[in-house]
Formats: sequence, C-alpha cells, structure tokens
Amino acid sequence: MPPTTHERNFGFLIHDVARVIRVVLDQRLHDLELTRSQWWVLLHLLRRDGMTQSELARELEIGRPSLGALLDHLERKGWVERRPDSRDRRVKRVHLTPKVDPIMAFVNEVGATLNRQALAGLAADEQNRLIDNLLAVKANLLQIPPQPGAE
Amino acid sequence: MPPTTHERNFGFLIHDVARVIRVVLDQRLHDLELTRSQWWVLLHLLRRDGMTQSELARELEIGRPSLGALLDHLERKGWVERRPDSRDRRVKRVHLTPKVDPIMAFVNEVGATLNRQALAGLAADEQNRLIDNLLAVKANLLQIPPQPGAE
DNA sequence: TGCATATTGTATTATAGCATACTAATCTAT
DNA sequence: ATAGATTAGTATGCTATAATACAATATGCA
Repeated sequence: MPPTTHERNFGFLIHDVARVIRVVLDQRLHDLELTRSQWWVLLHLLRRDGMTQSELARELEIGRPSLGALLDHLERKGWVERRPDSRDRRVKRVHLTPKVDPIMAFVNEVGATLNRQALAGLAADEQNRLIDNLLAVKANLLQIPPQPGAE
Repeated sequence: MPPTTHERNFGFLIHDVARVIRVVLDQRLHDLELTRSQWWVLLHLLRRDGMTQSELARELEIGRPSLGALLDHLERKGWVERRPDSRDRRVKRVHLTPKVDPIMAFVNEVGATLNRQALAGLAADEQNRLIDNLLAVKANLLQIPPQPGAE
C-alpha cells in the first residue's frame, strides 16, 4: 500500500459522502421532526401504499426489525397505520394517513435541493456517468456472496 | 417529480452503496471482532499515534462522544490506550498498543480486496473520475452552511 | 489576581441498523 | 390430517452516531 492516501480510498470516500449527506439532510428535516430514514419509508409508501411490512423492508433493503422500529416512530406520530390483512393473520399492511400529505411536497423539495447542491459543478453527462458508476458498484457489491470464508 | 425514479436519485444511491459496503466489510471483519468504525480509528492512529481525543475526532469527522464510545470498545480489547498529557490535565492522548500490529496487515488486505471488488469492471480512468467526482461532491456538501433556515 | 470564556473528555438520550431468537400463523409434503 | 418447514412481525442486545449538558481544567483579559 502506498502512503495510505485515505482521501482517495473509494470505500472511505463513499462513507464520508454518505455521512455528510445524512447530516445535512437531517438538519433540514429537523423542523418537521422527520428523520431521513423515516422520510425514505414515507416516500416508498407514497409510491405504493398498503405493502406488508416484509415487502416494505425488502424494498428499503433493511431488516424487518429495523423497519418495525421505524414504523413504531411513524405510527406514534400518526403518519402511518398498520392494518391487519384480511386473508393472512400474520400480515400487517402499512398505510399512509392523510396527515402526511402536506409535508411531502416540502420534503421532496428539500431532497431535490440537496441533490442539486451536491452535484453542483458537474455537467449533466458527468452526473449521469457518476450515477451509472455508482449503480455498477452497487451491483458488484450485491453480487458478493455473504461470508466467503477468508481470501 | 417524474415517476419517482428513486434508483437514480443521487442521495439515495450513495446511501445504498454505503450501506452495502458497510455490511460486507463488517461481515469480513467480524472474525476479528473489529467493526469498520473501530478499524477506521486504528488506521488513523497508525498514521499518527498519540493524538488527543479531540484531534482524532476532528480527523475522523465524528463527534467527541462518538469517538469516546469507540475508544471505550478499543481500550477494552487492549488495542488502544488513553494516556494523560503531561502539560494539560484535561487532555488524553490515544496510543496504539503492540497488540494491534498483527491484525492491521490482514485488515488492510480486506479493505483493498473490497475496493477491488466494488470497482470491478471500471477502467482505471473511470475509477479516477468517479473518485474525483465524489471528492467534488463532498466539497460541495461541506460548503453548505449549517441550518440555512428554509429555502 | 480573578473572573468570564473556551476546551477536553464524559454522561445521557435518541435514532438507526444488524443479528439472533422467538411466537404466531401459514403452507407443504406425506 | 398432521408434522415439519417457512414466513410475518416482534423482542432484545449491540454498535454507531448525533445532540445536549456537564465537570474539570486552561486561557485570556481587565
């Protein structure tokens, strides 16, 4: 390894950028008492309301316990409801409540603004290439089998 | 917003990629009972031993309480020592112990392998461009003043 | 010198996420 | 039909991180 040029280490860089985005976004959503993760849940429900918790967890790519905790918070705030499924008594379906409507537009605007600021100075085709590359990286990583022993 | 193409949303993508990296890396470091964050601390100390906790927190770009918790874990495992500063009794300087030496080579190899796998299929110049772009994004984000009111 | 201010590290609390294990319900294969 | 496997959601414990507040110590200024 050369003199540890951490600054250009891909993994660290991703980690850093993600952290900074997280911080800025959470700051801006703070007044709504909405965290980034909670917002992310709401966005997915906006696209498809009434998913089961497992479906939703799979879409969000988080574990079911993590989603459960998020829904607890969201339900306490009245933005989300868990309703039983009529056919499978194990299942709970997650529905948005009308209380959510007024905030989503603002919240989407916050996200759009942040993306714009993050990508400032990159030409449109550079932005697309960046996103394509990140998608490729993600695909690479998802392809790695879990726990491959040692190298 | 068009049909919510979340998949190409930059912020979400970064978030996703960071998460997948985190999971894979933590899996591989699991046998060493070392988390990614702890490893990150060790790497920085390897570069400069004996920093104060505040200096280290600043370098890692995390809060002092977060670092304190990390050091608690690392100290319990005997990889790190907090020693008092001779001139300022508030200060504790953080030192690696010799116990760390044997694991760092392996751990660096794990990181290098993961980066290689993540970036597989990207030509060298594409990789560099990707990293340049991410650095630019990070710089953009760091430039945003905290709590800018609303838009 | 002495008081206001700043800094260091810690304690505490909250959110997020992973892993594991558990209960209840459903499904499958015999 | 029933035993075994699978699935849904939850409980619990651990690590990480942020935010806030605090005690001890230094520092700077009047």
